[in-house]
Amino acid sequence: MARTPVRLKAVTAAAAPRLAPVGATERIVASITEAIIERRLMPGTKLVEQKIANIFAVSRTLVRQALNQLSRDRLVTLEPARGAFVAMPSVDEARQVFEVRSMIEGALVRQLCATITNRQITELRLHLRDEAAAVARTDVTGRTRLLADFHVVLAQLLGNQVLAQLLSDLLSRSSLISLMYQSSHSAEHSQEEHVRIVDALEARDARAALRLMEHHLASVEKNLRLDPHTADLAAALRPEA
Amino acid sequence: MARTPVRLKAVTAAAAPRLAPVGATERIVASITEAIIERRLMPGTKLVEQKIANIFAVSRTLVRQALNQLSRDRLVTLEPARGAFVAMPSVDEARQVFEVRSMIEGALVRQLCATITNRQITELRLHLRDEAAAVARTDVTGRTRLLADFHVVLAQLLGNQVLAQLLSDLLSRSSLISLMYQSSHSAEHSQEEHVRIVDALEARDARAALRLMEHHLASVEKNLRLDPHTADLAAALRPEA
DNA sequence: TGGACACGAAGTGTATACACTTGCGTTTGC
DNA sequence: GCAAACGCAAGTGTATACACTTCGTGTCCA
Repeated sequence: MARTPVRLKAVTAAAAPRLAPVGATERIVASITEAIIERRLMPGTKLVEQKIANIFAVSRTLVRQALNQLSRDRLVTLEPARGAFVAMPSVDEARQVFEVRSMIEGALVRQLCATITNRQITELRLHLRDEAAAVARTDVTGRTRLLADFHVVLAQLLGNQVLAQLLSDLLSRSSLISLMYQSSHSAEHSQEEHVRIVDALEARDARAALRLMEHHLASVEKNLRLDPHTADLAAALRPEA
Repeated sequence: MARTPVRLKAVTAAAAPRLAPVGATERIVASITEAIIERRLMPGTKLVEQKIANIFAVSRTLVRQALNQLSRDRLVTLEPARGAFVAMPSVDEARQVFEVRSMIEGALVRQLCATITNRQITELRLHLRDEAAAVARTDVTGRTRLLADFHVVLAQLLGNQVLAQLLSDLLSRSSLISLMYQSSHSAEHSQEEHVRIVDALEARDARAALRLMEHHLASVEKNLRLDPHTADLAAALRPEA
């Protein structure tokens, strides 16, 4: 617990190891991101600039900057002259995000089998231990983040910052998707699958690692309520047409 | 030539088929992007907000928004209190971008072999014809864009907008990298390789398509002047330390 | 002569002002 | 009674004002 694991949205900060974001804009982005991921801001919620400005004791200028960045991350959508809203990713978008993740992370574990060191395996085992601990003590917030971080850690083991940043963005979107389509996927199950993936990596078994990763992602996606019935219902009930 | 092919940075616009960006900010982003890709703004050039504001007859507010977006695309770098500069991607970043492209586009062609229709093959052939025409008439600007667009078109054939957007961003960065490290890769050669990739897709030969795509990307990367000598020289001569 | 300090112009960072759009409640006309 | 139009409050979009940082230049002193 003393170790500070890699965190979502902290990929660039990892290069310049500042613990907290210094810029006011970054602080706002981080806070809103956290709030969305931790389910304290529900999809569709309107984000009024002046209110946020008051909370952070800054002007709307900085809030607008933050909202712009968040909209590029697809965590909020900007509707012209109407305002910013917590994003409501469509079923199509959800499927596409998982398809892209499968493509990228499949190639990722494949590569990793060829390059991973025993030192890195140990690092992964430590992360898995943190995951298991969070799952055990039913620390919902912590476990959600740790389970997502696992994938970013894998990317960073390749030493490719571009890839890590890319995956980090996709994982933020995945988190939003998971909470929007109420995943019934148990954290325990995810955690077990992570363990098996690391086992395959340790055995340098590229074929198994690829299969396990694809299975893992398919499993997460399958447990989303993406079926047409739910989707239509959600569409019918959403405030905007 | 009457057909308007898919263009870099126009992926989202493709859904709402507006020909020119309407918002002032988007127009500025598009102009600067174009200027960078077309080599009219060299890497390292300082982009002074007020000058740009004058050119587009808007206030600095909108220019700052545009520069923020561009920095997220990694086409410009923002140095605190110093200003915005056309990005100078490092050798490491260049290698990483191509590594990621190889992972993504490898998986992409693999998938495409399973899903591509004859109708889509025809579409690709039309694009190849445009490429060949641009190469033949030594239309440097047009051919550069068309050669990059080829990869985005492939992504769009999968019907995955998330993937297409992702690749579009990577290709913008690739374009900047190519012109920064003066690619010696001939356009003719690239164009031929594109043809061979489409041939493999038409034959639904996933193995060949994957091999050809990986070879193509490796070939483009290999022809960049990424060797240590050139890199150090560039570092030594750059205006900023 | 050389170096360090100080001043000033240029430019960025943030706040504020103001015009315009949206949405809703009320009113008014039929 | 109901629907359409008006008007107002809330909120967004853009411009402008002002403080602060950076960097070049000149000056002063050793």
